[in-house]
Amino acid sequence: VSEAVRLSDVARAAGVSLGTASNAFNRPEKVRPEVRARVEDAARALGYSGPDPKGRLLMGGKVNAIGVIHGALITTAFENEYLREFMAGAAEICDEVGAALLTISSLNEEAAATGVRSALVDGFILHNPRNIEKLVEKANARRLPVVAVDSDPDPRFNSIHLDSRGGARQAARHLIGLGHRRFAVLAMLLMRIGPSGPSYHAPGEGERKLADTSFDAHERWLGYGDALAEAGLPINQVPVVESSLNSPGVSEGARMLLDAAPDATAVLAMSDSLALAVIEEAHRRGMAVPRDLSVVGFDDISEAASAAPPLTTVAQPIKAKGRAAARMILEPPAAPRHQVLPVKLIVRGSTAQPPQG
Amino acid sequence: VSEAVRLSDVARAAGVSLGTASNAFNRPEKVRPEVRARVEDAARALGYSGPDPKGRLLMGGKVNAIGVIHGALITTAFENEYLREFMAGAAEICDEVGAALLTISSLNEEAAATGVRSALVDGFILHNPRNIEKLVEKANARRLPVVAVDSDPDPRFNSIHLDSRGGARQAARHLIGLGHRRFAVLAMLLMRIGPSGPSYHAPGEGERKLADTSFDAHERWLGYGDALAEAGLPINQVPVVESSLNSPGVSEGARMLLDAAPDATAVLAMSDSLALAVIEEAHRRGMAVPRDLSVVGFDDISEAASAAPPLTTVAQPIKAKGRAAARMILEPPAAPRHQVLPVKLIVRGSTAQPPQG
DNA sequence: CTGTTAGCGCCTTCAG
DNA sequence: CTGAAGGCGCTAACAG
Repeated sequence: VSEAVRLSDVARAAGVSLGTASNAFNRPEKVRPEVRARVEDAARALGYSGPDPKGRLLMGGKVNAIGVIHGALITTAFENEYLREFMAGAAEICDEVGAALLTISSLNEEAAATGVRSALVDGFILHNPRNIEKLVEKANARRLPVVAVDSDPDPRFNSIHLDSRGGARQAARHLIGLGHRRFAVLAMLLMRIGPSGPSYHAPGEGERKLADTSFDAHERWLGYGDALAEAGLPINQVPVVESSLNSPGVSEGARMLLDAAPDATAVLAMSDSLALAVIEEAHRRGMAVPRDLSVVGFDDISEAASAAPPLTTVAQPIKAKGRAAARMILEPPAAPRHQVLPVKLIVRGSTAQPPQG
Repeated sequence: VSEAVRLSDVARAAGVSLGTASNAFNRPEKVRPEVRARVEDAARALGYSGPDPKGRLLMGGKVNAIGVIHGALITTAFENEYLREFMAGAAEICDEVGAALLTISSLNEEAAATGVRSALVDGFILHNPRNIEKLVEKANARRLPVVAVDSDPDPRFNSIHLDSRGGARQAARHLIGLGHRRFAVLAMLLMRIGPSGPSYHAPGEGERKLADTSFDAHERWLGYGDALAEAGLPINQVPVVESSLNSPGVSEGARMLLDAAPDATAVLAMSDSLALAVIEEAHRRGMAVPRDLSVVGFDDISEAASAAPPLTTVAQPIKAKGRAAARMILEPPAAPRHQVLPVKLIVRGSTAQPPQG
């Protein structure tokens, strides 16, 4: 193993000053072609392949990478359908400008904070993480731009979010319009996309309090409540199961929900993964969807349209959201921007009138 | 916008030396609790959230991130089924140790080279990129460890690959054993997972030369050839279509193949995405699989088992491969290691005896 | 335990 | 175009 060769070595070998060698690499036009060639030859001869990024970095240069914190294991970014599409959107923008995409572990608050403090990136996409203020503060200390996605919008920093409440309201109204009156809600437990199992909230216990404190989940919850209230159905009368989003968790949640609410005619699922799991579980029990049970999801992941039956769901522009987030980091606006993306009910085959009697 | 605050500022504010301040953050046990508290208070007051990673980096510290170059757009890492599983495997290891995962754009050689030269990571997973020697050389110049995946194994650097040839041989033998004699091959065009369309190679033109020069594709091709030769069927007599792996490309490739080889009773597809596209296209033409056409894939992505019909395929341990690759970077072996992963034919529902007559 | 002093590898003046 | 010098922010080594 030979010694590491650095710019000064190359300069010496080429019989050039350090400054000139630097220019030869970074501003080739400022150095005579002949000299440049000499430097390049020397570099090749020494096995030097350009200035080490570490040095340049210190001078305040860009890293050419953007970091994503998504409140879950890195693995999730490659496995969860929704997150994959979001990441793919962000990746599209990175591809356009040749930047790299750093996926940062952030299962717990501490990991996320460490990530924001130490990741070598030009900015962070904070996708609905826990304790976002703290993360933003740490990013600010490093003077790195930040965009909050699907989090409680704060006037002090960039954000992108959806009209989740409106979307959820539409979903519930759709079912009410079809004649449904007996509902069940399958909620998502974003905060621990992990091993923990689903939990059941029985109806009628006064004010309902979900374990998931994430902004988006809460908004969807409120939207369901809006529509049910319009129909004179207090939401605290409907059985709720909260379920994490990994694959075993989702199935278990669906099972628990159908056990807990055997007479429901319609399920409001806060995400498509959850909705698809409910359909699967219903089929397993010999129920037909939508004949015996209507199911409406949220997100419109690509699997939704091709499911059997095709899923009625609230579509959000997942990929566009990813793109918008990445752009916000690559070209930070002068003043904080707050973008809200539209949401739209897509009626497909998983909802119908409730069964007679 | 205030000035950036650095460690020396904190030290001064706390009435401590720079070295002590550094220790307070990095080796807290080496500094009296009382003093440490003073430093921490000062830091808090100034809005300083720990030493800037850029400085530490220069000292030769670890970045705590591993880079992946996969010869395609970053987007692909989140969209292609096979790649997703591979990345998820690598991510699992990162999650275990709290490292981050950097996905680097590498659609063309130049982008890949730039990535290896400038990405801030502790090492690179080179997943079957073009011109791997050059990339390894650049990584060596930076003294960063490297592992080549599914590439031509080179004794000089770490590698992980499959017995692709053996797997392909098994796949073809399986079909031959069922009685098939009229084959078609759907090959993958790894080098441009991009816009370019599929290309057809008519049979009987002497030595066959595929456009895709990737190691793994070639090995699979040789494996098919081995088995066909055993049955007295020269592989240059079988129609071949090469197709890129993005979603429109795959469908187009399947269409072109069935057009070009209408009398084939069996299709050897070099990847599951391709195989599933062939099944879909066959169904579209009113052909039943496996009654009218047998199809065998390669990879055993998770969709393979749940397809209709379930796909007969050559399983490779995709996730384990990702895990092994990440481990190789996080704990580089002293001497180059060359790991070969097993491959295994899984017979499911997409293959059967050829139709009579 | 503390303070001081060198660098880490590079970029940018600034005067020649 | 050159050469020297200063600094980016931090860490490590060593003397107090």
